[in-house]
Amino acid sequence: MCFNLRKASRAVTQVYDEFLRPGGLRTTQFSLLAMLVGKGPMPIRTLADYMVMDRTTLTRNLKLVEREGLVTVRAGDDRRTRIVEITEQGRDAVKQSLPFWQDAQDFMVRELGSKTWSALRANLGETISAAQTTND
Amino acid sequence: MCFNLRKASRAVTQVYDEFLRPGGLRTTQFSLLAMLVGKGPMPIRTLADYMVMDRTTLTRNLKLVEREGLVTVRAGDDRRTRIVEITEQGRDAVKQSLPFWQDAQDFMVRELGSKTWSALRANLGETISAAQTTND
DNA sequence: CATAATTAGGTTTATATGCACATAGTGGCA
DNA sequence: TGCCACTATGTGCATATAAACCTAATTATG
Repeated sequence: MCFNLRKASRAVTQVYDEFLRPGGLRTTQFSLLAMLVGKGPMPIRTLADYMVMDRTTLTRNLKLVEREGLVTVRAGDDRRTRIVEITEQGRDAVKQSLPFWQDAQDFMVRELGSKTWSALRANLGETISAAQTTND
Repeated sequence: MCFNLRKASRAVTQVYDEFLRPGGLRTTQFSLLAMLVGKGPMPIRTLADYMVMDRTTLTRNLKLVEREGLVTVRAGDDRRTRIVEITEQGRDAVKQSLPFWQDAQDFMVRELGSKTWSALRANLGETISAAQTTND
């Protein structure tokens, strides 16, 4: 299953990256920014948990979008933490890329059928939870 | 969906990597070697297609397992091609890691339930095909 | 047969991923 | 108060991923 999941992930990422290309954001970056738009400013650790992404991976990914001025990172009240916040420029970037993302989404739904689509969506949610039960 | 697929891929890969660790192979490497065991020697391009992996990604991944003596790469009759073949040492590595892989598989099936498991399996297959219709 | 189009592959560059290890701040407890 | 466990983060290393560009061999076409 891990085979198939990774294959599917690569294949679908390629589709989304292709659609997103004119907007200038990679799939990873769009996901990250969209999460920040939805949830507001938060420490790196919290964002990493939301993204189901290794904390250190996120640190690297943040460097790129920070360099582009799409997010800011500042110290939190707890001075161990660093708070990530999306900038106006970041919001614009998401806004610009959103239609391309929608196109990609529409393409995949059209190809898959909305029934398979929602089944997959549900199953992936369960799979993520299942995989994370190791971290107890 | 791309979010969820990538999240699930990361989460599940971590589970498999964790289980495979004592065998000394990464998930990617195990997948690659297992494919070669199943399908026999073939050119890089063909293997990349089977793996739904970019050709250049495969080249890098091959370098690692070639360095470990797990595969050999030689020129084909068509002298543009390079034929990848698993070595005895490679077969041994797969054999050694197989039980760990099975443990990971069992863990995921147990956590997910075999019904969700097979549904997911089927959906992922469809998804891979769907995503690849872009390459027309 | 000569040349154009196609195909297989490598290399460069950039992003993505995560483990092991190190550092610094917080909070509890003797 | 002083120490220790815990938590948040960064860095070094290694692997994974793929687009862009380049070369060489094969195949198609006139």
